[in-house]
Amino acid sequence: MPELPEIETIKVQLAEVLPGRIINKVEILKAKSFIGDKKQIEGKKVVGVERKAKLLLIELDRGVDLAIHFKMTGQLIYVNKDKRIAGGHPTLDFVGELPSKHTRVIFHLDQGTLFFNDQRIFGWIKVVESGELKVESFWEKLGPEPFDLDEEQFIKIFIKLKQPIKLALMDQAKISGVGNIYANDACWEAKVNPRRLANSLTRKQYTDLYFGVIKVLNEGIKFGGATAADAKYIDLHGLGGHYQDHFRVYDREGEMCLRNDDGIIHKLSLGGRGTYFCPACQR
DNA sequence: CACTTGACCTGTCCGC
DNA sequence: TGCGGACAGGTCAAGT
Repeated sequence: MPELPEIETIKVQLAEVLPGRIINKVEILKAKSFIGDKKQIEGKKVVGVERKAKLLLIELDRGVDLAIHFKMTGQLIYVNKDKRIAGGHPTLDFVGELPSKHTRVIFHLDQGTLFFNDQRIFGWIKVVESGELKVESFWEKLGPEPFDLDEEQFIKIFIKLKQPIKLALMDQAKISGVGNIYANDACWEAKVNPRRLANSLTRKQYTDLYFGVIKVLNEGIKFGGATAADAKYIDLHGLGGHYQDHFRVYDREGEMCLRNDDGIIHKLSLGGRGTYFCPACQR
């Protein structure tokens, strides 16, 4: 499901609700979804919530954190009947019964309940010692987010890569946070054909791509992420985002290009991922 | 080393 | 109606 804007949306919502909460009990319904010993986190208090790219970090007191990756279909949903907590309103009208058949882990808090749902079971929640992530594989291997780069640094990354630009944008080791939706839309913003090799863009295309990536990510954040028709992405309160109403090319095969009356959005496969572009204006 | 392909899972949709 | 295959917002490991 989620790329940087979706995780950022959930991170902001978690930060309103979780700090100060105590994890009384952890219920693991699918062993594969939870890595580590739940006893290490039971009884501990949430002190903060952080995000790097698509990875979420829930910081607990006494030296332990929870790292969460949503992969394609992960969801975090917070339910609390006690409305004294900000944002803690129940949202069962939107998400249906909880736990659902896709609920993999349940965090019983001192106030409210946090559900981790994940249809495809690719996602994971991992107990880590504080600071461990930063020297450990996944976090360490993440490249900088687009927001952390200036234009020159951005160009320097791509000008030496020989793979299609869209795949390079999605390589988390090179640059982190961009997934399939925003990579497609960023290429459209820059009028770049997603198949063009990353080292072959014009100076102007690199510049346009840099600003295009930042533009679509910021718009994704502004609209609370993208919830396509299958509604796999929902926020902490079970609500969908609205970036899908602003898709440039993603999921728009056969539709008219937004800036070119002669352009029809085409779809092809790149690296096994659905790739959308306007042949008329993306060169 | 850089790049490509298949695997990991469940569920849905589409063509025959 | 049933069945098979393709596909879905993401990484990983193993191949070339």
